[in-house]
Amino acid sequence: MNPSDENSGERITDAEHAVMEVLWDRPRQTAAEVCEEVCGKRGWSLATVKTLLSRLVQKGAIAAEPDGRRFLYTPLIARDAYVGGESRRLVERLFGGRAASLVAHLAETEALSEADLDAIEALLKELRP
Amino acid sequence: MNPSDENSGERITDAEHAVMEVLWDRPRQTAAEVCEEVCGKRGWSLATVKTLLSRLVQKGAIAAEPDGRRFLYTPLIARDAYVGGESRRLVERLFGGRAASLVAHLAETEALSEADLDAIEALLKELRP
DNA sequence: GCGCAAGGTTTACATCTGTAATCGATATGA
DNA sequence: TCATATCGATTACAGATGTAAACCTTGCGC
Repeated sequence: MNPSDENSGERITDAEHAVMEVLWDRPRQTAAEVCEEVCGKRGWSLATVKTLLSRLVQKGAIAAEPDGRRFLYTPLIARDAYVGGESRRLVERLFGGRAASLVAHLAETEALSEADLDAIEALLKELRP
Repeated sequence: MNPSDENSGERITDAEHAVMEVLWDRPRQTAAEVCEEVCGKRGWSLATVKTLLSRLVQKGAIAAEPDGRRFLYTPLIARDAYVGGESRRLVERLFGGRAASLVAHLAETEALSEADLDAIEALLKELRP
């Protein structure tokens, strides 16, 4: 099991996810720094960010490294692992586990732009020359 | 706006979704019938199903057609609309709205089987001959 | 006619989530 | 040294969710 697989049990909520994104973008930030990133966008107060950080620590999703009298927070789960988990969960729930069905659905509902199709085509060529 | 677009505001929860699946599979079922389908799988009691059906009616997700002294429940939102909404939400949240990124991610993490790739390839051929 | 079964409706209640305010310790500038 | 600004920790609290039990009405079998 590689170190990015610490998805484990605890579920990350929507609000918490916003905080995770900030930390994935730049690890080892203080609560205040994280707040600077998201408080504006989401209309949160510093207190809210602190709560979310605490909960994430409890859930084992991030680590709090002591730095003087405050903490530097860093993700413990990789973004890829999280994204993969969420994606798999969706495919499982809505497409009976068949990822191709998801792609088909996206295509049929025109959720895929021409550029998307280009990208996917390129991907395919790469995967199976 | 076609009749499948009644996603509207009210969010369908996970438990409710299980009920929706039963009704999408076969519309016009009674609470008892729905229970027969899901109570076993999810370890629910009939009471729980009744609650979920009520909440779905309130949310405008299903209709309750009187049939003697009971109701026959039928989805008001199409499965496609729901699935599309959920998919879009995920792509938005995790892939910055770029659906191709999701596909790429699935491919990179080997969430796509050979069969999936075949299917996608076929899809592409169909979409852009 | 009467009690029971079957239906829906109302109420319940523990968790989880979102969003803070408050508290207590502490470093810090005046 | 003392008030104050900072931090994290603790507590709060409303709304959403999962999961039912209790309740009320009514058709049905006896």
